[in-house]
Amino acid sequence: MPELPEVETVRRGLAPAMEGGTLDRLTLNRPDLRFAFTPGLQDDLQGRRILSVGRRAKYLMIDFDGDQVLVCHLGMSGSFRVETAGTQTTPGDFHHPRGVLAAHDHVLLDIGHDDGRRFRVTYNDARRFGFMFHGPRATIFDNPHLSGLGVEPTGNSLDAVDLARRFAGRAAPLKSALLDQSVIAGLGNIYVCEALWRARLSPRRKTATLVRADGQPTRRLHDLVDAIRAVIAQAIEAGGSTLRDHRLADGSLGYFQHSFAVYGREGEPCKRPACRGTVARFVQSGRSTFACASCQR
DNA sequence: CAAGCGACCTGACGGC
DNA sequence: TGCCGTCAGGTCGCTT
Repeated sequence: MPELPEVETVRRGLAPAMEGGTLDRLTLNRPDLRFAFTPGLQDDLQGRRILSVGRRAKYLMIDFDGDQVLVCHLGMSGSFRVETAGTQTTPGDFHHPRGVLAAHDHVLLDIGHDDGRRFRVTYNDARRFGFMFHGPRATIFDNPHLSGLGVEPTGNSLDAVDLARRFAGRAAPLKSALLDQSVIAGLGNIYVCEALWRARLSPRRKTATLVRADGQPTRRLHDLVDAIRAVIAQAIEAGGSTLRDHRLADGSLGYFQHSFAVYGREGEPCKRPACRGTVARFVQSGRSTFACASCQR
């Protein structure tokens, strides 16, 4: 499910159950997800207090006392759910090691708070494209998964002048450049399609055409930056997008999928006022692109 | 180096 | 009903 707005929504769902609590028990139901869990994961984190649940791009970053960080990526199908002690109908509550597990429940975090509240946070991931690793706070950003990430597409982090420098000389189509996590970190297939539609830019346009000869951003690159910021902000506001059966950590649904202008709308009319175009679907570097051939140039 | 593509893995869905 | 092909929100690693 997860591009940046979905991960941010998950973060907000997990924070109330996790922050301030102690990780009483960490259960790994298999030795790996996409990659093997880092050695010492349980020993290093069990018994520690959770200070905060943060996010960098599509990565959740859970800070523990003792300067440890647990980093989680949800891949394509990863999700977290939160259960409260005492709400399970299965005999023995969630203290049954196996009793309440669903298929593909791979990681369990049992969390206790000083006031007696207890939660189980469960990571479920059918395809296991997700992964987790942990390490000391001081060096966690040296990890190759994090060290190469570009700017967040939110607020003032994303800057047209910086982007122009990164786009200069690139022959690849815009779609590819925007999916490149080392340039902008957090966009994925949906929000790239949506941002390009908002900016009236073709996903096939050569990236470097948004940079002037003097290296400064064109007017259209400024438009693109505005479109990216806006679509990401609105998606976060809406609680992300809920596709298929994905649920938020609290079991509720995101709503942004109802605001898609092009994603998943092949053959339907373009939503731009006065545009007579139809949304087309085509494949770029192996992934579906949705765009209006009439108004996106 | 940039760019493109297969691989990883399971489940849902449509067509026959 | 069952089988088969296609598709899915991501990222890595290999080849040009």
